[in-house]
Amino acid sequence: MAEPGHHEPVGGSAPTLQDVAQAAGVSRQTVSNVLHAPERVRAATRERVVEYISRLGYQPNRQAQALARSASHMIGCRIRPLTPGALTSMHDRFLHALAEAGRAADHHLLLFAAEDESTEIDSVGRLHRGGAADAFVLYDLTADDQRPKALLDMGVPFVAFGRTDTGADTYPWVDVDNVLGTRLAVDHLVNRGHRRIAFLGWPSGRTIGDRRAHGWHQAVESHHLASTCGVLDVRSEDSVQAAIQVTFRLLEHAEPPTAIVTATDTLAVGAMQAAQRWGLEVGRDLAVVGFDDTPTAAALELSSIRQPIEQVGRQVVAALLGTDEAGPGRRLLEPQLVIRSSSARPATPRR
Amino acid sequence: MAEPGHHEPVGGSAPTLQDVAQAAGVSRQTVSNVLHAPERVRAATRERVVEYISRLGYQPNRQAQALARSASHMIGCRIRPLTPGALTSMHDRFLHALAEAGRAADHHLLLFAAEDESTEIDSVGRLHRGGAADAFVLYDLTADDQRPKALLDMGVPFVAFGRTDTGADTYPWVDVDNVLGTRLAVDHLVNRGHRRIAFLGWPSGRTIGDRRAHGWHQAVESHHLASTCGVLDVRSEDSVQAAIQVTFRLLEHAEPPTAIVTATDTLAVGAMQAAQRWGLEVGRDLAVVGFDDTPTAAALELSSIRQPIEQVGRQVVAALLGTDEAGPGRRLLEPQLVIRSSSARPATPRR
DNA sequence: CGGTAAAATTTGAGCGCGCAAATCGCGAGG
DNA sequence: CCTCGCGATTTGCGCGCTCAAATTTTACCG
Repeated sequence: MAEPGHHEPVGGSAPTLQDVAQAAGVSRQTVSNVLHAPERVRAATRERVVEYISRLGYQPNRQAQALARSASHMIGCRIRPLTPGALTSMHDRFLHALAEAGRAADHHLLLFAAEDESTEIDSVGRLHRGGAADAFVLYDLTADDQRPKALLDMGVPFVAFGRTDTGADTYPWVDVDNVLGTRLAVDHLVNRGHRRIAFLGWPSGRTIGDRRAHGWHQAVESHHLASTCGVLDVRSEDSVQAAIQVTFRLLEHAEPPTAIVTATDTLAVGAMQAAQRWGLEVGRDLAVVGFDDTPTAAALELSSIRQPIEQVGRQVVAALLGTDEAGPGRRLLEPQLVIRSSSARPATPRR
Repeated sequence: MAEPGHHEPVGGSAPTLQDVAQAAGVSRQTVSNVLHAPERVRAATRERVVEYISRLGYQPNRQAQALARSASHMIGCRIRPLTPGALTSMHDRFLHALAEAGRAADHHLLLFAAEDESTEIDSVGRLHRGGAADAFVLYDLTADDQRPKALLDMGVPFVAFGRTDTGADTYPWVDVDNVLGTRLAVDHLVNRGHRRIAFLGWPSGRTIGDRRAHGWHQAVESHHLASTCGVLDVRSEDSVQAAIQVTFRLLEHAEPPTAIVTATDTLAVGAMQAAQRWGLEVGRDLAVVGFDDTPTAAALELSSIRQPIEQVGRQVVAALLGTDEAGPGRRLLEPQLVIRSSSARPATPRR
């Protein structure tokens, strides 16, 4: 402005649509059209404008865009404090997946902290009314999660990663097929020759835990192992210490399992620890398969069920933006088994 | 609007300043004043306005505010894909700490994905010029990180968590005293009676790794253990497998260490694994102390140095917002030793 | 009871942009 | 040579808010 002739991308404050327009000798709206509806602009003009856009390093002001079209292009997402004791840090991967998926659609992630569900609901309401985010992502849903209904009532657009036990048909979600997950684990172990395959899970009541338990049940039955495995279903809270104790109970059984499928990597670590103290070598005397494929699993050579988080992220964003080609936005994605040495070898007969 | 008399917080589209003003029978600006400069408004008026604000569930529009005062109240932060092999990248805790700290100052976090440093720099430039974020947070700085200089050149406000080897006096940062960290670990082990304390670190070149190695050196010397420990300094890449191999080399030494201090939990896990395979019991025959206090450390009962991430988050935000009471915004925070059974017992003489 | 300063409140302008309607320019048709 | 039509481009307006300046009200004193 004060220095005609110069046009460095950096220097003063950010150039506006008007600045570019002036420089290119056209009107504001033409520049806007070049950006959003190029076909409306004559080729010659377009090229000239494009030239000045890049020369000035013009970048549309998000806030102004948001205000004008009353859509912030932001996706809100709570970040929760990590639960002490739990291994799973899905957060990382999930948030990254969301950010990545959003980027493709020119959306960014708005992160906010909240103590608990009810503060989260408040924050979401506030952020939404304040126009800070257009839509929200919910995750780590519990069986009777209050959030979906609350957001539905507030009229806030959202998509959940996971789903509640009831009412899941009233809102859009994306989930990983947990039942399939444990089934994959059991199938794999059966393939390796195991016949006594235990399940170490959460106490029932948690949706995810129940589904994972269910998958084990299904698989055991479909392989006609109910008679040998039926009793090998134990539960503990999601901590290493608790899992160790419970695993001991499994091992002192008259007919101990040769393999254990667990509902989380945390539990699997407990199982591995217990086995070692019991004098068993994991991978040789006892196979273990975890769930979630946390970094810890990789570090300890623990086989684990991996959730396709990146895919979840993409689907969630697609559902959020309505880019969703197919269906009602309720998708069940397939997890994958990652085989490591904790379960790679064929079963060796015991006792 | 279509239904005078009703005033539910939900329902139509979000109420504006004007709506509240009209309802309360005052002007736009008075409502604004009630919110931002209450002392300017007569008590009676203020109360009436406040009443209507809450009755209508009014929430200022962030985008409009941002536009008007040309400040988005957003803090930009890249989320990087998690590096495979590494146990945890602190992302979780750090992002949560930032979000939490920002909340107190009415700032939110804007997350964006970027492949590498140079794309990150581009994104930051774009976001900044686009007014999407006022300031940015950099983390995981490498010794010769290009980002600080790049942002400095672009005139983008930022604060780093960590610092480069050179030029760290040209930009604001917050860092954890890594030297102190390993020193704490060594001191603790000396207290437990250890005299041969090895260090298992990264190959030098990485700033953080070097500082952690340095702390071990310092402590070893200050305890006059240089003669016994001098050779017990080994390095490997940050993976469990590599650490196992290197630990074996330590253990086959003529005078093997009774304790190992590592530069990361990942390496510590390797050390623990190696010890077990060597027939040693961690915590009894060999003490191990990790670094970062990842969830894995807790799960495996591994002592570890814990970084005060929450505090870092608060300091970073304070520096970013200029809420910084003291000094030039370059702060070194103290890590803390978390003692678990991998190093709790007194040393037992070996061989 | 007028006059004045201070307090309380309102008005005007504009942040940068997108939408819709208005205007311009130009070649074809009469 | 004037008119019509259509693509290209421009103007007007408002999104919801903040800042600064203008205006009104209130309180106080002689």
